[in-house]
Amino acid sequence: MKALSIKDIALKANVSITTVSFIINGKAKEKSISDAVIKKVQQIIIDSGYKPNQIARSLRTGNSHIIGLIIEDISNSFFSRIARLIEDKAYKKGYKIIYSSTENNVEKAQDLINLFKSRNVDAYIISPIKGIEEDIQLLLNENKPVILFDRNLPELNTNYVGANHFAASYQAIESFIKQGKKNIALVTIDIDVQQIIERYEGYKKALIDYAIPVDEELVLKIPFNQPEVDTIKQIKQLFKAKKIDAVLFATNYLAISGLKVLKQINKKIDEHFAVIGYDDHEAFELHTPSVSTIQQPLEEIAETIIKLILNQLSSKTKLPDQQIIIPAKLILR
Amino acid sequence: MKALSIKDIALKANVSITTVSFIINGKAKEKSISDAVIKKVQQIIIDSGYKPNQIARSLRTGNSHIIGLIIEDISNSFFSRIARLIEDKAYKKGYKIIYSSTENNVEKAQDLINLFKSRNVDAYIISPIKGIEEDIQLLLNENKPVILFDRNLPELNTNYVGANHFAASYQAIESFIKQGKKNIALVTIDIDVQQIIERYEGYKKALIDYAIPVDEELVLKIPFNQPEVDTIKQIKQLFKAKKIDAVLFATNYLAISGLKVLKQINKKIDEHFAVIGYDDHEAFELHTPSVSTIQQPLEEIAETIIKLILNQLSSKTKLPDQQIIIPAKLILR
DNA sequence: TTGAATTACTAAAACGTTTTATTATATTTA
DNA sequence: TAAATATAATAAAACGTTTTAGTAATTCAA
Repeated sequence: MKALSIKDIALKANVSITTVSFIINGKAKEKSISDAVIKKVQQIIIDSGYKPNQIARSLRTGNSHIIGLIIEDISNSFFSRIARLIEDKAYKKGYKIIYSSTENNVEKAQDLINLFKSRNVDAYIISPIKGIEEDIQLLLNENKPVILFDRNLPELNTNYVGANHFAASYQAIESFIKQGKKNIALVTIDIDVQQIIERYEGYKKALIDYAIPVDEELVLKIPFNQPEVDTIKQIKQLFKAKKIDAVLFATNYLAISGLKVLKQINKKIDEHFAVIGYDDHEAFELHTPSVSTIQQPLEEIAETIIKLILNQLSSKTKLPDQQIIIPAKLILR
Repeated sequence: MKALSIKDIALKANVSITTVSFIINGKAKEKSISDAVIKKVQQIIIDSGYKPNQIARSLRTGNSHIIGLIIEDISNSFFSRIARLIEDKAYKKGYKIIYSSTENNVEKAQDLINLFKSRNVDAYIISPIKGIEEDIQLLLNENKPVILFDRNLPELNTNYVGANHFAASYQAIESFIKQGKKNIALVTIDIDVQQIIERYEGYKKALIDYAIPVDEELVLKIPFNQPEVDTIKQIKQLFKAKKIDAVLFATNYLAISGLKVLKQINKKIDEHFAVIGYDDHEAFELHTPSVSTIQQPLEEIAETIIKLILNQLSSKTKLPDQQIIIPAKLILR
């Protein structure tokens, strides 16, 4: 059973394909199609359940009413929550979202951009990685709206929405210091993306500002995509080797691994040992005791991204690029 | 800057479009194109960075090398993990996945099916809801492979992959009973999908088999999509109103809400009060004490789904439908 | 030496739309 | 009443591919 085409509808209604197309696209009035014909065709469309073939439409028009979302890893709750919010908001405006994960793999990211490009997506939302600058530049050359989020690629002239990781990280360390902590560790990852670097810079700056010596041995850089058991080993190692009274984790999954270590070595979070996580996670609030964290305002980020995209899509001229930095919040629990 | 088309390549190589197409699609030998021409054209393609337009390709061939994944809610870690696994495995076989959430909304689910259909996806992986039987039947009529997962729609003749929720739930309750529990509650949701009903049936059957009276007041059915504050209120209410010594939560997010209640009312999980969750969640293991749960073998489910799909896609004839039930595991912590 | 088979390649149709240009008729204007 | 305009509709091109049904030249078989 093949799907109906506009041809079938035209045949049934005894009018031309053109007429049907005008009616489908709401151009009937403008193209002075008579009310009688409009009604007849619409009724036939409803009765037959005809749905235009979007592929053909896309081939002809070059657009798709689809926004492509490229993220690091959909199974990370930060990304899956953002994805869900973006999806909701876009859907209400008549846009569909398709998303896929890069796993921080340059090749896969490029593949995805090409996939989306060859599917005529109207706009791109990308949490980028180093190495895909050229591919994104190609999109910009074709005048496709691109919003980077979570991480910026400063060499590209495009839109960016992200949290102020430097300030958030600074604030977290500052709060440790004000609690009297002196041996403050940072557990982060070893990928070279701006938002991760910022977290490190904030950490360092706070220590320097408060005249606490920076000990690089207190900074643990976990290889990205390493199996969790190894991460746990490394963190355990750090906790054993160094005298530490506070630790900031640079991502939520690192914090989760860290909490597992604490449980295994039976170390408590208390007045002698403080922990702050990054990107909220249900386990943080539920933990005994609850774990403080740096919270990115997901709703606001998603909202801002969609607003930027829709503005660009509805504007005939290229709008000026915007770099929107949204403050992250330190949630002390 | 417009993208290159096959026409441009043909022009550059001074051959016909047909020849280029044959070469791109690896049919050059079969169609007896000379090695010299093949080399020349391939070189031009590489040098120019030409990428075939998938939309046009799709319009012509009717397929897309894309598999559509329709799930309840991408921000639920059960689904986002499954999505990630499916994505990985499909990617290795040259298929891309596009996914979207239904939010248990019939209309949105239908929209998504139509979206995917009009995008010529080659196959569908759906965690379905009541009310979209007809839409799925239409896909089956068009001979598109459809794999239902997580929940079945028994009236449809198609493939299904899911865990044995009845047995898992039975087992959980049985373990409560063997610990001597008598007042066993079930916190579940009020949606009418098979996998949720099974969890309830397993609960009831275990009680009956062990001659424990079934008290419907110990079964709390939370409205789906209700704000979490209300859920927490309802659970708190249940815990206050009834004498309970064990509780099974039918989903991971209900368990999370339940754990929050326990924290709020300062009730401990101990020998007097046992909890089992559903679908693992990082917070369960990290919780003090760790929370037992019913674990679905995500990897195996994803693997099975992809295997079924690929089999169907590579087979010319329609393969017999398969209903694969994979045991879920009770993890006692 | 001729007809058949093989080799090397291509023209054109088809996929299902949108849109431009055009036609034919009816109505308005001067 | 003739010219201009408005109304109502359509034919055909275009989007970028794949694929069918060729053609022409060469090689092979008997």
